[in-house]
Amino acid sequence: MIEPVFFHVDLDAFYAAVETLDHPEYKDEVLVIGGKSHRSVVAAASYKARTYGIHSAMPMGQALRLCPHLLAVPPRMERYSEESRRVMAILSRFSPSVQQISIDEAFLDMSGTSRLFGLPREAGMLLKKTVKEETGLVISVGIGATRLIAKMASDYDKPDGLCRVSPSKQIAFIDAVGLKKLWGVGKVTQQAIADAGIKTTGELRGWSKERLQHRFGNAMGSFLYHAVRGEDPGIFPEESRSRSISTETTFNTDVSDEEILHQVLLSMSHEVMARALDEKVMARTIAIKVRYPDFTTYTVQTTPDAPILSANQVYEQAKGLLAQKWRAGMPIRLIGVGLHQVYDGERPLQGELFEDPHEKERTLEQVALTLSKSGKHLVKAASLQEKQQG
DNA sequence: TCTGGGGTCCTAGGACCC
DNA sequence: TCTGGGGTCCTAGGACCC
Repeated sequence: MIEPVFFHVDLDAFYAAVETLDHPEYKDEVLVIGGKSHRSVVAAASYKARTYGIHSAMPMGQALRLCPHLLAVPPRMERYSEESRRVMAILSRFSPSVQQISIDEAFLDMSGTSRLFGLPREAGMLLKKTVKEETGLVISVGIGATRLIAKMASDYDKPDGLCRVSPSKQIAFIDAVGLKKLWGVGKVTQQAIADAGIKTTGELRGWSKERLQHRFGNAMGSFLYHAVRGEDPGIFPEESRSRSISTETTFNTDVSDEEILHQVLLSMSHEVMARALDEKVMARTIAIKVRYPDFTTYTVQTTPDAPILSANQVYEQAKGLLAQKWRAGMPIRLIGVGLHQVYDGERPLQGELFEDPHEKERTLEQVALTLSKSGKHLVKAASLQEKQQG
């Protein structure tokens, strides 16, 4: 029986590291990635910035107060994706089973690879060296008998870390990390655990699965039961595939003009539909999201009987959904459009394909998309151009 | 402090069907 | 007529992660 060995690989301060790769002069700066608007937040903080107490998701205004001379650089996602792909390609040389879970993280199933790469720790060192030499990027590697342990191990020793937790030390490791840093347990659940009178992972282990489920809900109870024992709680999907496609924007200043809101919905409808076409998927559900200045947030969705075939169709539905949550004159802080219940395929699952008037729109939009991708000029659907000029 | 954007998964209630 | 139970789908909201 082969002993299971999982690696979790995490790129250290990834966005900041790529920016520094491209701009060596950033090296001595207090670098953060994020927009300049007063409503921006920090998307990623360099380690230097972290020494000032700056972290991701922090409002930029607050970060500036902590360090007035910080350097804020807007994110370049395409560039980060490019470097991410390079690193993932290297990882695939070390394991036939690489499971990417975000732009800067992946699991490797390294079970039974010792003949090729040596013992886990040696393989980890070789992996770090290879990534560093070929990309200039620094990774942290966590090694464990389960994905959960590997993930928490990479977090335990970073940046530039290498941490292996042997199966016999799993429980001790979990207890050392503690409840506050248990992956998958956020603020709300932590409070709920505290409210139950539980202070440590050891105490949590004293609860039966049934009792945990009764107290914290089916899924969370089961998750806690397994997590606290170092077992995989079954939350890392075997194959991650897109189940929704969405875009949203927070306005610099609140918008109450219907024409502008509709224009934004139109352009967002085109964006999400273009991404769906690009990924060769179709969606069944259209959703919008609205946030008011007091931060109350609504989502409304609809699942039409007919298949969703065109951006214009998304737009028409989105307009209708907006009307359910918005009255003329109300200022809006954020608006978004999303496609849900996404499934593989470029054709509807069923339905009267040829009778659908949206089929023609879809074909036209597809042509426009192909043109826009092949040339430097941005080609948009005629209706979109008209509205933007008007 | 005044709160981005892109996702996944879970829960609970209601509609509808048998 | 005052009323079961199971299953599935849809909707809205929320926790959590990077």
